[in-house]
Amino acid sequence: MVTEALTEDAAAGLARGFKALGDPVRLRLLSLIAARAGGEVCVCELTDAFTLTGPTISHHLKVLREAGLIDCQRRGTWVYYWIVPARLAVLSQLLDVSAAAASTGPTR
Amino acid sequence: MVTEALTEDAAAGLARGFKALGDPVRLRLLSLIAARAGGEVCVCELTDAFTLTGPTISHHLKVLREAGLIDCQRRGTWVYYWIVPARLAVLSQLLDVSAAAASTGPTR
DNA sequence: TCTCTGCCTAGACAGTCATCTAAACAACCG
DNA sequence: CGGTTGTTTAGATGACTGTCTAGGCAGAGA
Repeated sequence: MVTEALTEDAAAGLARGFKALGDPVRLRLLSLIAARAGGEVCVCELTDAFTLTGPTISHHLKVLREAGLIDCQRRGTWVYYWIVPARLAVLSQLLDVSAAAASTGPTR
Repeated sequence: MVTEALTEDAAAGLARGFKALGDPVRLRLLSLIAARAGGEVCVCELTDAFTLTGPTISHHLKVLREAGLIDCQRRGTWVYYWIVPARLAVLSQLLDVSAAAASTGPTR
C-alpha cells in the first residue's frame, strides 16, 4: 500500500483541489453537474438552483474550473459545464488510502 | 447508483470537511498521521516536520479535529493524534461517486 | 513545592474570500 | 443596426483565515 507522507509540493496541489470543494455552494454546484443526465449543465440552470446572484455563481464556477474539477465550453448563447472525473478521482483516492491505512493498522 | 444532488444541509456538513483539507499544512499533517506506524502521533513529532511555530500547528490540528477528521488524547505529558477513517471515507465516497457518474455517462 | 517541558489559548495583524452592484462582453433576433 | 438575454469581469466591502508573540495550563521530576 502506498501511504507515504505527502511532499510539500504534492500537498499544495492537492490542497488547491480540496479548498475549492470547501464551500457548500461549490459542493452543491459540483453535485448538480455530476448528477446531471448527459453530463453537461447550462449555467442558467445552476443559477436557478440558488438564491445567489449570477456573478456569485459565475465566481464559484471559476474557482472550481481553476482547481481543475470542472471544465466548460460556450455553445452559442449558453455556456455548459461538466465534471473532470480524473481530478476528482485523485482527491478521492488520497482520502481512501489514508482512511484504509489508518483503519487497517500500521503500514510497517 | 446514488447520484442525487446534495441538499443544502448535507453540502454544509461535507464542505466543513473539505475546507479543513484545503490547506497544504493540514493535508501534510493528516498524511503524516495516516502514514504513521501504530496510527498515533505525538504533537512534538508533527511540529518538528514543519518550520512553523507550535501554536500554528496546534491551530491546524484543532481545525482538523473540529472537522471530525482526527481525534486526540492526552497521555501524561504528551498528546497523541489519530485519524478518524469513517469521516475520510464519507468524503472520499462523495468524490468517487461523482467521478463515476460523470465518466460513465447519464444516470437516467 | 519549584521548575522544566509540552501543548494550548488569547490577541493582533496582514492577507484572502464570499458576496454584492455596476458594467462589459457575446450571441441571438427583430 | 439596436435591443434583449445570458454570462463574465471589475471593484467594493465585511467576514474569515493563517500566522505570529505572549502567556497560561498540565504533567513530570528534583
